[in-house]
Amino acid sequence: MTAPTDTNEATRIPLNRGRVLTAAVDLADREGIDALTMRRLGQELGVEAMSLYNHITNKEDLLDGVVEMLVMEINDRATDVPPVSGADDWKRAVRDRILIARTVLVSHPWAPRVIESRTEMTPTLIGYFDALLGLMVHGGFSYDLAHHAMHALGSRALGFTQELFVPDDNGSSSTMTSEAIQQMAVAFPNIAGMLQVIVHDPGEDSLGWCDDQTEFIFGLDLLLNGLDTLRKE
Amino acid sequence: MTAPTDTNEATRIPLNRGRVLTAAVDLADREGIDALTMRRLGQELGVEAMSLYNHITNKEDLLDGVVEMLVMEINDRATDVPPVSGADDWKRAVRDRILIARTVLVSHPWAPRVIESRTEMTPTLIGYFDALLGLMVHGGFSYDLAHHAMHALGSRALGFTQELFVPDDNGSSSTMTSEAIQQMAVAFPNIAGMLQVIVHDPGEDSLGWCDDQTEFIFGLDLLLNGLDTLRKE
DNA sequence: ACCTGAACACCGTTCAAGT
DNA sequence: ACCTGAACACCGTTCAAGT
Repeated sequence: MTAPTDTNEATRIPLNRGRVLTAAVDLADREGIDALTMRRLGQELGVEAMSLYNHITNKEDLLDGVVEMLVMEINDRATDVPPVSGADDWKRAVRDRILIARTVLVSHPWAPRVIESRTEMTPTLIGYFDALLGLMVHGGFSYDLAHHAMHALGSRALGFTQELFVPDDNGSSSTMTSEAIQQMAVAFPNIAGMLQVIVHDPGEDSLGWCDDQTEFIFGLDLLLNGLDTLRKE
Repeated sequence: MTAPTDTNEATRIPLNRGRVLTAAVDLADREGIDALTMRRLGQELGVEAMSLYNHITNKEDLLDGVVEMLVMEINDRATDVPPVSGADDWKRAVRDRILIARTVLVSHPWAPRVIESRTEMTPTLIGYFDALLGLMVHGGFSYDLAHHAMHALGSRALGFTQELFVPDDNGSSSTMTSEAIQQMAVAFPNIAGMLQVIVHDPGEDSLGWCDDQTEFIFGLDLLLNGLDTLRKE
């Protein structure tokens, strides 16, 4: 495929785990997670699929490594968060860290599904959670409350929530006939009423993730405020 | 496979969508979601995989139908919830409904992953959410707050949270050498401290889902209490 | 109308063979 | 030490053919 002057030392950079993982993230970003197959990834690196097994043990390991890459990116950026000042500042710091995680995940839309399919923790990931826990404990949480808090946050601690069925787009009036709307108003009066209010909302800048961002922050603050109250009891 | 006296009218019950979906749920319950392939499901029904396409359009449709079955079960059981008495009773009613959904989902451990892979709402599912919304609106929520509330609850509204990495089991001292624990205490002091407290907890009945149940309810109440406060503002 | 058999275009992964 | 080619055991799905 390369020029005929290609001697196999100059152009062929030896493969290694890092290059494989970077290529995997790039491929998923460009063509979606379904395109991330062993054969396609090999092709991306100018190599047969089977060669990849010299650098990763199997596809599960590949996905573990891909998640590792993302969390490393999160941890890198988390150093920008201003340090805590006083015990009452835990909430701001936790919030900042989580929103940083979110900016990384939002730029890799396939990440939530991959993360949720993982079963093993990696040291990088444990480090992320340890930092979050540290902020809480330092802010006056008992270990027990901090433990509950991590479970309550769930995937939100990593900056994402799995949206079920993208329900809003589905009921948007543009895709429904007026009969369908009428029928729906009878069968599902509450959702119908809600949609009328929501659709006519002023904040029409719901391009892409802006809308989700609002909902994410609403839910996050609801939880953090509740935890702050429990902390003081 | 059947007795030689088998004439094809007595023993062969004609296939239909309902029987296919029931068999799919049973198969997933018995052997896990990975066993739910078209070929395996056909085998379960004494038929070639290709015959299934006469009753479902493709595998996506099969999974849509499977979710439909589960939500129908939830909606059936939800009729047991005592009716609301007074505006302040919304929380109890929403909580009851969600915990009913949870009992159904817990008996189908593969359900969360399937539900999260769906993109389309079904009427049955819309009905479930409509009932939940109705309780909130009747309890004094604005449509806007009710909308936020549904997003904040997320998959919790359907009775499940996706546990990330099952982190507790991973760090349990039984699977770690004392050196590993020591190393971990240095690198991740907060998690190490937490694990010491959590592991020695009295409530040792964390067999299966009991522990998750506690965490689920903690998070659920945190959200519901927060929403109750916002409702009154 | 419903079911079958063969085939297609994919997967992840193995293994012996090359260099 | 790293890469390749062929093969294996799977997928979901199509299509023409049977009854």
